[in-house]
Amino acid sequence: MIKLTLKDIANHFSVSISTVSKALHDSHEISDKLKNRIQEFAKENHYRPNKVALNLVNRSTKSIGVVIPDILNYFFIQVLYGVEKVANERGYSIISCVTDHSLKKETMTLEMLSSGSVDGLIISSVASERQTSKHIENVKSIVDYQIPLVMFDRVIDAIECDKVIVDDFEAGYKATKYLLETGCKTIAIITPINKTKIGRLRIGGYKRALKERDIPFDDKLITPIGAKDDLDFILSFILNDKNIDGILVLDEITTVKTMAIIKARGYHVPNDIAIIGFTNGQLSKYVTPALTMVSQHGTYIGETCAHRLIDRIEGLSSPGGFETKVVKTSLIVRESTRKIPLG
Amino acid sequence: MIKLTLKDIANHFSVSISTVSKALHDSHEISDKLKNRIQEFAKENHYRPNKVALNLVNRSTKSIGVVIPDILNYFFIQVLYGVEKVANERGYSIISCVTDHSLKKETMTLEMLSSGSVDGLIISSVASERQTSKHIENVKSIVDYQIPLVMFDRVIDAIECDKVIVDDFEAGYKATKYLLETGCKTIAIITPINKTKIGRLRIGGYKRALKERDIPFDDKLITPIGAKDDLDFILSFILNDKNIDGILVLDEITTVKTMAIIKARGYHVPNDIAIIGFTNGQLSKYVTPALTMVSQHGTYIGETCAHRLIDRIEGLSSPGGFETKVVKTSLIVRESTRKIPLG
DNA sequence: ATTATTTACGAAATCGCTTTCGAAAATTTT
DNA sequence: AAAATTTTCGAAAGCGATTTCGTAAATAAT
Repeated sequence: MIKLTLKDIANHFSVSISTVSKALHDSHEISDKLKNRIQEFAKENHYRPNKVALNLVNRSTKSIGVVIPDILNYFFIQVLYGVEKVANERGYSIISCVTDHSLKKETMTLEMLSSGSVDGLIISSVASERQTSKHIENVKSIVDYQIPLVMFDRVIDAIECDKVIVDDFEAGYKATKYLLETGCKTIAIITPINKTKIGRLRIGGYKRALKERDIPFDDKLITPIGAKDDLDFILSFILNDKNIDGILVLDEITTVKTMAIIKARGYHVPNDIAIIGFTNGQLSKYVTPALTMVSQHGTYIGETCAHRLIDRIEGLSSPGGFETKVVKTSLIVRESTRKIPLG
Repeated sequence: MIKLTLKDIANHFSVSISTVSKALHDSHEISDKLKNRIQEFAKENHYRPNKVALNLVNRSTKSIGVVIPDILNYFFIQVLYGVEKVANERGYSIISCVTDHSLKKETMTLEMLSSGSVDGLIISSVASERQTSKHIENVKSIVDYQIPLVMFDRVIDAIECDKVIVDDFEAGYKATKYLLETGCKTIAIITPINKTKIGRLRIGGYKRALKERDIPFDDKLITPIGAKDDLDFILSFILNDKNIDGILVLDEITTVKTMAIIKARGYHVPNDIAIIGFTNGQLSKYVTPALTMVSQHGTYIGETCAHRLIDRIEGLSSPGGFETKVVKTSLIVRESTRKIPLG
């Protein structure tokens, strides 16, 4: 039972290809008798139209591409979920690609996707780190090609398209404020996303919260950490130098690791050092003590992206008029922070 | 700058489409002068051949579909990684789909993928639960359509294709044996995958280990748990009824949850109750105490699947002659189990 | 100068499908 | 019975590329 084409069916009934096509679409142009015979034959032999040919004819693939930097990050997985949900609801399938934070991989991925494979793209771009024209040209070419594009989280300012972003400034502000309100005096930041704009925004919020309490900003308290850095080694510096009693960590896995190290060094969490992390995923709930985290509402962001994109694809939104939606975060309070004092 | 086609370029130079195509392929049939002009023009205007058209002509998409039941399961993510790695190395891109353990979704996904969108498929099928002809017909149709297929982990016996599976029997055996060797007498099993074949295999290994020590099997010790069941409530039964000092849990997140509940009830892990879980993911290392886990070597499995599949696609393997590769597991010993007594 | 050979390009088929248009055949209307 | 419609189907164009084959012009060989 090899793959059946319209031509095969046409030959079998000694009719033309167009007749078969019409018959299978239940066209009134074909007599009922012939239609029935053809339809029955097609069903029996499991005929299915070739998607690729259809895509070519329709100049549409009914699928959208989602490009994320990391699949071990719960936030992106949630976004993926959200996108997939509404995409399916609206008749689209998604093809998801992971760039592993590599510009080269992102470039390859975008080139592959933008040559007809998808009707639109949802991207969280690694090029958002340094937004030089050199870095963003791949993403730029997407909009140049007139391919509908929605960027989320790691967006590129210079590119005009719909965007859905997290209110990272406010998130950093809220988290810091919460630490201050629960008695922290010296708050360090561990940032695995030091170069990113979202990282800077979160630190911006942190500074604002400090300023409100007239606490001077000390940039020695900001500790960037790279993928292959030894966290234990790096932490030892600030732990020894400063009298830290609060830590804000900018991603989930690093939060968990940081707490493990701090506990191993004999500090009590949260009494000696309180911790708040970013991304409320699977890890934070089950470690001991359970971690207070910033939830970015990934699923909602994914849903919003998908709706926006499909509206664009189907011409449901006014041409131009790109919108940027800002999604607020929530602080999920658990046991790695102290209680807010009454009164 | 709208999407450019060969026709557009041909018009611009008043030459034929075939000339342009040849020029862009640097054919010797075209004069150097014309070639240069055409190539330059194409580059300047960012011409890129339409993938869909190419796919149609070549009857190949250079992409493979990966269908997994769950994306929050670290094992499947690892497999995805492995597949992506060798797929990229060998010039393929992957399109990954998640079925959420739903047969309906799997059916939809397979129908979408098997009509020309991919050159081959890698599947861990939810239909492997009850392998009735009704359930497996979707996957069956894939091989009927002559689409190269590799199944992994959750495979279907009745379907002839290449398979890569975990040695789940041995894994269950090894884990149980380890618990017994470290002094456990009464070992319970918590299984969120009760209906699956891999679940049964693991339990088979468990039974074998018990038998070797002449410990009678007690099916009251096997506790299935569904997605929306209250784990706390269910655990209370066996914890109260039986004098359990060891637990084997068949997936990672449930392992973590189980330990949390046990600790909350005042048991010490591993002294009162030792725990071993399946899937060595991100969670197990960072909870307290760190969990002893069975590693299924997902990345390796993914790599193997991809190589097998691409060999098939490219006709590099002998037709027919399907192979089933069995991958051994490793026990990653951490702190949720006791030490092996010396001597 | 005549023939043979390159060189340089275009026409057309093909991939599998949809869709428009034209035209016989069957049916209805006058 | 002639004209007007309707029914039913096929030819052909088109989607965007590749590729085979044919051929005029230019060059080389005799």
